[in-house]
Parts: sequence; C-alpha cells; structure tokens
Amino acid sequence: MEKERENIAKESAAKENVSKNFIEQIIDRDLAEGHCKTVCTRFPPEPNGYLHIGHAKSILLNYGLAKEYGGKFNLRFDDTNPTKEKTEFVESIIADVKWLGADFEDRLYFASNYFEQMYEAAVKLIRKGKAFVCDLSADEIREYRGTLTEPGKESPYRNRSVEENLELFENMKNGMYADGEKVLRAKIDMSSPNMNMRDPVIYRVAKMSHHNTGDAWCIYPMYDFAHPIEDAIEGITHSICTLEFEDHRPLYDWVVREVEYEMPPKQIEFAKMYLTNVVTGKRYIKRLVEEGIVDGWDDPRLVTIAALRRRGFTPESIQKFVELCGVSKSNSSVDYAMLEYCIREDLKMKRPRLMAVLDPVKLIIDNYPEGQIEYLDIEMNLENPELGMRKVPFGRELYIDREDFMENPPKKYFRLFPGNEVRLMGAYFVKCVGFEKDEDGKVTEIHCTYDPETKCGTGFTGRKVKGTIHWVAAATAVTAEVRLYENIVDEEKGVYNEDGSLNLNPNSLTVLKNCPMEPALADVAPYDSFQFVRQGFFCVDSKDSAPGAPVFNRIVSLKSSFRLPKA
RNA sequence: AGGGCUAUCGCCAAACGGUAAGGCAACGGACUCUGACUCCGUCAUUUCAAGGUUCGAAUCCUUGUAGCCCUGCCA
Repeated sequence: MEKERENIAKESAAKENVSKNFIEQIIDRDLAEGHCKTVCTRFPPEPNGYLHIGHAKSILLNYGLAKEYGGKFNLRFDDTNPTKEKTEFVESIIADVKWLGADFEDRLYFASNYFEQMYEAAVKLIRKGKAFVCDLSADEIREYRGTLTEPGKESPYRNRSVEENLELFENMKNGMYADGEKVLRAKIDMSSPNMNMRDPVIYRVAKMSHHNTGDAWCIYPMYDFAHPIEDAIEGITHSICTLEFEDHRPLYDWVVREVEYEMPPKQIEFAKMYLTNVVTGKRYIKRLVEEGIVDGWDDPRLVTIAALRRRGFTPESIQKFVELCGVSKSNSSVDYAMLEYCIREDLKMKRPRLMAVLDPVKLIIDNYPEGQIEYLDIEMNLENPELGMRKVPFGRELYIDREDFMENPPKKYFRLFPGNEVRLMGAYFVKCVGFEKDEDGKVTEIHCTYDPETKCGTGFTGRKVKGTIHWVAAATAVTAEVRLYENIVDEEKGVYNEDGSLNLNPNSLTVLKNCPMEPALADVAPYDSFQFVRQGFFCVDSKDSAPGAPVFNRIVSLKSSFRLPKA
C-alpha cells in the first residue's frame, strides 16, 4: 500500500517533469496570445494506399493534441486527385484510424465535398488579379519555372484580363478543354527562391470519374491550394504535417491570406517517424506484395496498421510507442526494440501465460504410473490473479522443447542434462536418468524420474533447483501451427542488392507445424493473444486460422539474457 | 540567386544564459516456479567543429562541416 502510494507520487512527479514538445509549446503560445481560442486538428490522408506505423504517429499526435487541449480531431480524406484514389482505401483507413483509438466522432470529411467552395475561392483570386489561366503545356511550365539556382520566366499568359480569366476558368470547369490544355495558376513570383511560389498551378483539368463526386467536376484543385482551404473551412487551428511541406508553408499562408479567412489555420511541420530495419515505402511494400514475397498488405512482417493488427499488436502498444518516441524536427530512426518493449509491456499483465512447445522432444517419466493423468491447477498469470486458474493435464509422457536438454551442457546451463534435476513448471521436479538417440545422433527421448513430494502447491522446500522448464502432456496435447517472424530487411546490409533485387532476410518467416500445446489453447478466437511461457507473445492469426485449427503468430519474443557459449 | 530545415549517449529525446532530465538498448548485481517480470546500480566533465561574447554558453555571435527536403498539371 505504502509502496503503491510512493509509486503514484513518483509517476506524477515524473509526468510533471516531462516538458512539452515543440508543437505543444506553439499551441500554448497561440492560445495565450489569442491567435486561437480552441484547438482543432485533423488527419488528412489521401485514400491511395494503406496506412502504416508512420501514419499512426501523425494520427495519434493530432488526436492526442486535440484531446489534451479539449478540442476536436477530424478525419478528412484529402481526395483532390481522382487519378489516384479509391473507395477501397477510404474503408481501410477509417477502420485503421478507429482501431488506433483516434476518435473523430461524427467528423468524417472529404475535401471533395468542398469543391464548390474551392471553385469560389479560385474565382475570388482571379477577381483580385491573383490568379490566371495559363495555356502553357506541362513541359513548357517546367522550362519557364527556372531551376534551383536560376529564376523562372513569367508565362506569356500571365497578364490576361480578369474578364478573360474568369471566362476561361469557367470554360475549364465546363469541360471545354482537354486534360493538360489549360491550368489555373496563382500569380505570385517567378523569381522566388522558393520554387513553390513560382506561379504554382492551383487547378488542373482531369476528365475522370471521382470516387466521391463522380462526374460532377472535371477540374480539380491542387494540394497547395486545396489544403489550406479545407483546414480553414473546418476551423482547423493547427494543421500538422511532415517536414517536406516546410517549403510549402509560405504558399499555404498566401492562400489563407488571399482568400481572406479570419482566424487562419497555422501549418506546423514535424519529422516523420522511421523505424530501424523496417520499410514503409509504398513502392517497396507493393513490390513485396506483387512479387509474392509477402502474403498481402497485412502480412505480419510488414508494418502497415493492418499487418500490426494481424500480428497481434494492440492499439495501446502503438499509442505507448508513439508517446515514447516523442516529436521533433530532426529526422530520426527509432530502434525497433522500442516497439517490442511497448507490446511486451502492454501484454504482460493482461494475457494468460500458457505452455506450448515449439520444437518438441519426448520426455518420459519412468516412475510415473503408465496411463495416469492428473489435472494440475495453475494460475493463468502468476502476476495477475484476476485472470484465474486453469487445469493442466500431466502424465507419464510429455513434450519439452529440444533446447531445454543437452547431452553435454556448457557451464551455467541449468536446464535438463544427464543427472540434473529441474522443475517442470507448475508440476514436479524431474531428474534426467537417461536418453536415447537415433543413428543421426538426434535425441529422440529423454528419461527422467519424478519426485512426488515436490508437487507444486504443496509447499515443498526440501531442496531447490536452478532451472524451470515448460512442458505439455503428450496424451492430451492439442497441436497448432506457429509462425515466427523476423524483420524482413536488414538496413546494415542494404535494402536493395547491387543488381536492384530486394535484399531479404531469408529467416523472416519460420513455420512450425504440429506444435504441442496444453488443451486450454484449443478453443481460441482470431486476435486472441497469449504469452507462451518462456518464449514470447503469440496471437491467433485472423486470416489463416480455422475453427479447431488455430495458427499462432509470434508477436514478439521474451527478452533473454541466456546465450549458449559459442563452441 | 538558390532556398528551407536539422545536428545533445548505440537509438529516441529534454534543456529556452545558471552549470547536460527521462525512456529504449546495453552491462553488473539482488530476487525468482518464466535465464522473463520486478528491484537496485553503471552508462555524455560534455552537446557536429573551430573561434568569439559572458562571472557563467548545448543555449547568444562568427565561420565552417555533415545530413534531409524543394525544379509534379502528386499529396
């Protein structure tokens, strides 16, 4: 009790000492200086692919800020380019955002629903002489734009009259021009050192059906024009995006100013999250999927949100991870071990700790009655009594893991070896009295004797034993497939080989069939997860499990300081 | 006439002119029916470099260096 109070005090003290990140500091100042009265943020994905761990940071950051300041968080699809977007992706994105726990309530929006207002805004710019219709081709525009070190040239169409621009733009809207024939450009500064300010295109013609607006429009606004308007319409106060948009901020501010919004939203940029030994690039993942190297976008080795969910990660673990990583403006790559820590931390108290054997070898207790089965009561989770107890059958023949026996053990090996006694977890002490090998030298069975006095729960303290191993009774075992995963890439060796092929970890997937498990593991549902004692956390695969035939994904192994010395 | 941004431990990351937080990883040790967990301890005399200002500098100034981003009618 006393200790508990101490811990709480320590924790709150620690919390107070955690200083705010740079975005919170900006928000604090904006609030204090009256630049905004509330905080409203948004996650604005383009529905053109699956979300991954990097997006999770943005989602949780935006949601967390809104929550922290008692504000609102919106989910908005930035669907201004019909050539890339699909309804399929809006469904998966909504599901992923919800799963992560970022609650946007009823505020699900589409940029495409603002097309009318964006059109009006463009007309306003034309009227102010701040935008013009340009007939230059895409190639010509590029030539006129200049280079990083030389200024651009002004378009010959730059000085068309307001009336002409108005008429031409309306014609664009009415479908009188083919794709690429004409664009609407903002009139800013062709000699700006910032390329984004060199009369950027703000509307283009695309005669294509849009997933949301169908054929209502054939002109579509560009990101730089659309985004600030979307933010302003929704009353977003802080428009948080990634670092590569820093150079776009002057244009963002230009649009907000010229379209004349009061309480203009403010763009803030932060560094994307990268993870070591993990690739989030869309093209890379697509290649893995298309070449059949992985089993779809939710293959448990990937770090899409769908893959993490299938692998057995929890929303809480991802939230914790994002929180631990922090937010800054320096590009960085977080150690994958941090993610592993977070999922272990989340699951360790919540999940039952059961016994399963991954690489079985038979253990026979010579002095245990043949045919006898006794049911032992064992805690589901020794550290969390709320999870209750289970009955675990015990008998004369068991399976144990092959690595828990050695014929010639090195020093400090305290598992089973001839003459050594260990504890069978939740059961009895057994002493190794012999073993048998096949002609290849592979151990086929291990013989032990047990001591009835050492039964778990009887309070036996007669002697101690250094090792405790897990086991499964052979007669009553259920079996299942278990899949072990390792990272698919090794950064140190490079993501690609010299010839352009993918440099893959050949051990990224290990499939173990017919692994013996205690009967409690027979009746499980997709997404259920467990600790397999001494091994790691495992989750029932939602795709390949069948009723009565579960497949377990290893989410993460347990830490271990034990290493066999190199021979 | 290039512009913008960043640099603090192996990896994240605080510090806002007052004498380098914290987490992950790692390494010792204690405890243990999981070689796990937990607990205790170790882990930056120094902040990319070199100068300067100051009683005092990671923080200010100067000059360098390195990395990332920008020349889509993508977002």
